[in-house]
Amino acid sequence: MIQNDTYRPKRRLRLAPAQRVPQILDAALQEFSRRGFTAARMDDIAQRCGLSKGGLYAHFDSKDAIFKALLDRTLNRTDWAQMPQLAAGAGTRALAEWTVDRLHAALLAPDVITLLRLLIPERERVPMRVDEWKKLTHGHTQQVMQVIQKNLEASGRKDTVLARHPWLVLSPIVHVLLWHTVFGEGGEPDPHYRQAHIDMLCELLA
Amino acid sequence: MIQNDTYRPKRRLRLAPAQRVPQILDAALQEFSRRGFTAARMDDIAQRCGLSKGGLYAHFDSKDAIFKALLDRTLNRTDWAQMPQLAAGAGTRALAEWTVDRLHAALLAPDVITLLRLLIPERERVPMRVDEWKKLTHGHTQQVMQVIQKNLEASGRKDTVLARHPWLVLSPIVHVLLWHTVFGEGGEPDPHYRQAHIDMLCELLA
Amino acid sequence: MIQNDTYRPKRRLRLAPAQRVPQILDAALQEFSRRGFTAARMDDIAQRCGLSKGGLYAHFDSKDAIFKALLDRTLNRTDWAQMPQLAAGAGTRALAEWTVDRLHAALLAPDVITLLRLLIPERERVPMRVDEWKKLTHGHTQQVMQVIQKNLEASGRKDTVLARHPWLVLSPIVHVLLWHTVFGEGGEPDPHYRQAHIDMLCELLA
Amino acid sequence: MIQNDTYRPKRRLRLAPAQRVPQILDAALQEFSRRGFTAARMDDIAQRCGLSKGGLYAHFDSKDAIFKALLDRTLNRTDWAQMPQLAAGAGTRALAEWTVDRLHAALLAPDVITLLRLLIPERERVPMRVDEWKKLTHGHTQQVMQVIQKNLEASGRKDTVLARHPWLVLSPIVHVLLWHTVFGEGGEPDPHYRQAHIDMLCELLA
DNA sequence: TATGAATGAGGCTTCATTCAT
DNA sequence: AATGAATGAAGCCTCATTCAT
Repeated sequence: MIQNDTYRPKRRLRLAPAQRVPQILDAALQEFSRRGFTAARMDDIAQRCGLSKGGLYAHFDSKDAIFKALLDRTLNRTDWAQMPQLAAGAGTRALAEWTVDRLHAALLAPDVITLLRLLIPERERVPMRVDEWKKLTHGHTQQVMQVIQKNLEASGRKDTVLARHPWLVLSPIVHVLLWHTVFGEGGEPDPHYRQAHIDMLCELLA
Repeated sequence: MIQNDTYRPKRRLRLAPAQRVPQILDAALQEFSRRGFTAARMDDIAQRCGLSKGGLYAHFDSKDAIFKALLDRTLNRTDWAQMPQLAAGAGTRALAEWTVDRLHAALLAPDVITLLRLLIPERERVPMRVDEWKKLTHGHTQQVMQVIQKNLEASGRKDTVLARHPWLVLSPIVHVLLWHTVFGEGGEPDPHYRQAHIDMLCELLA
Repeated sequence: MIQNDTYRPKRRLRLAPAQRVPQILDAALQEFSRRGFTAARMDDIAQRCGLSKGGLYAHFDSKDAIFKALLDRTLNRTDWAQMPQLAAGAGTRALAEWTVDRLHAALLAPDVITLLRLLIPERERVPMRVDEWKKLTHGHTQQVMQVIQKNLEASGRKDTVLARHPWLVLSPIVHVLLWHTVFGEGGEPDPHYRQAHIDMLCELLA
Repeated sequence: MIQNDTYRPKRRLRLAPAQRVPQILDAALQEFSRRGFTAARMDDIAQRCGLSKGGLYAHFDSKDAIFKALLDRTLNRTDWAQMPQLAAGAGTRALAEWTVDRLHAALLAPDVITLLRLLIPERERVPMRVDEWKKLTHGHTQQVMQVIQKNLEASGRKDTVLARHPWLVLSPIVHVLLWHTVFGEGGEPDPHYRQAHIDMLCELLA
């Protein structure tokens, strides 16, 4: 018997969770970083990954669950830890270039900016994730700073600023990072910021 | 139903707009920076300044109007432009100290951090205000950079990194600013960041 | 002691109720007929008569009180009853012209249209006032119909339609009245509706 | 954000839009004509069609959208245009009866009265819909007037009032329409208004 | 009388979540 | 796994009314 007085929904493409979940997280990342967690709508996330609102709930229990899964995925990216080593005995400029390029890869990745935009307004909601991120980036940049410090010690220059305050090595690129985070891709403080950073390190290492 | 002697009619203090509006903006700033624009509730803003929800609407047409008025007020603070001049003929270290202290006053003020936290998630809603802020801070730090550049030119050192990329002067403090913005007052990359910044400038100016 | 931290309102023109009340009722009539009772705002009524919102409450206890006072005033207009008498022994055409002009004065007055627009949506709120209005207009048009009937009887034509259904005398002008009420002043079914009405009566009286 | 684990919504019938939308419009028509657009509450409309307040928004974007859809539906009723033709060679009285019955069907339908009551207070909000209605009724009555005019021309009576001002044909029934609109079903100016109208037309056509 | 800031109930609308299909 | 109509809590905003001035 045909029941045309009750509702019969359309059926669309059916994907396995392994395919769908990353799509959802991608969509969520964009919506969250664009409008903030609260203002982002499940509808928009769904639409962005070609799903209906209810479809999200086949994979996640709540908006909050998406948010947490998103942080998990982003913070557990293993490739963040992969870093080519510097050839031993490299010169000062080579050291500076290696340093800046490593930092660039680590801190100016689009993901980092997006995550930063996401974490800043929500840092009180998820302080533990902020801590995770702190450790991650810290551990990451720590490697760079250690290479610098070893190099300085090897050349007997324990009294430089960089030796005493190794975080200064990061400052120019963090400066650019904040710029991007606030003002978008449109402009850096200096389009030649890579060269500026390298030059600065050279002067401080010399 | 109220029928005991603990009943106190709601106090209805009437203030002129000139008094009330700043109170509302203060309350809004706190709520907005605590929870973000979207998640902040008119009820909370009202309560924070001792007003009822509807009372806000005697002074502002909408939540959005409050937000914009708030940005206007913060961005039009004249005291941002006030900066003591550096005594002529000061030495390198004095120059560095003056520079760092000026930048600290300008960029590490609580207002700046609060505004930054507010603008990042809302930058797409109020792009013009973001531009205003960009110009403001740019014009502001420009003064510091000019003092540095003049000093370098005066001593014939046109070829330093700072001469070519004066924005590097700001980087350490911007680094700390981002740190505060994300991680709160809890920790800087280095508690002696002022000394680090000064030392760095001394090395680069020497 | 000067209290400049509390609010001190401006003082404006102070009128006696005898002046102010009619102004308020005029303003209310316009707002009510323009937007309906519910949608009309006290603010708009106040502004339309150069008063502040609270000022209305010095004269009326509530919006409803204004509405009722308005109906009272409009329905009690004595001038509605004033009607020049027709010279005895006038011809058919003179009778028709007198009739149409009387009806025009009574039914196409701006007040009537405005009141009609007001009563139609609110007729369930104030059924007694609708009845009053019914009696008023009925009593009013009754006079016209009586003149017609007497004339028909005098000429021995008791069997005409108009003699049996004297309300038909009003129909053309009521037709125009409804037109105005719905479509505004912009257009009648016929710009020569007066002539049409007179001609119709002449034919029916002949 | 709702994070209550004991949340259990009431279960209700799910209907396809094709079923639900007419129900909503029916409910809206009743509420709007009972209380006027502004005073009608979404809650009441929802309840009247067995829906929750928010459920309406799955089908309509706003209260205004419901109002406009309602006008669309009512104004697009095709059966308004359907009219039986008059047998050729009918006598004067037959012509008058046909005319009055057609007009009665067209203008005294409950829908028309309801729509009229609705449009009068909202005519400034939806002037275009008022125009539509004007055209509809005009086109409709135009047919009646044309039949009358042809008949008059056929009998060589081009100089009658009805020939010059055909809208007078409608006047008695418009009179009754306004009466109903204002005073409800309770009473016409004359319970034999159909006979009166027919008689009047006979006299004017004779 | 008059002002207009303030109140608070009430309405419109949004949106995370549910669930029959 | 997916749809989308439906729910209901919660937020924004309106506006009649009050009241300190």
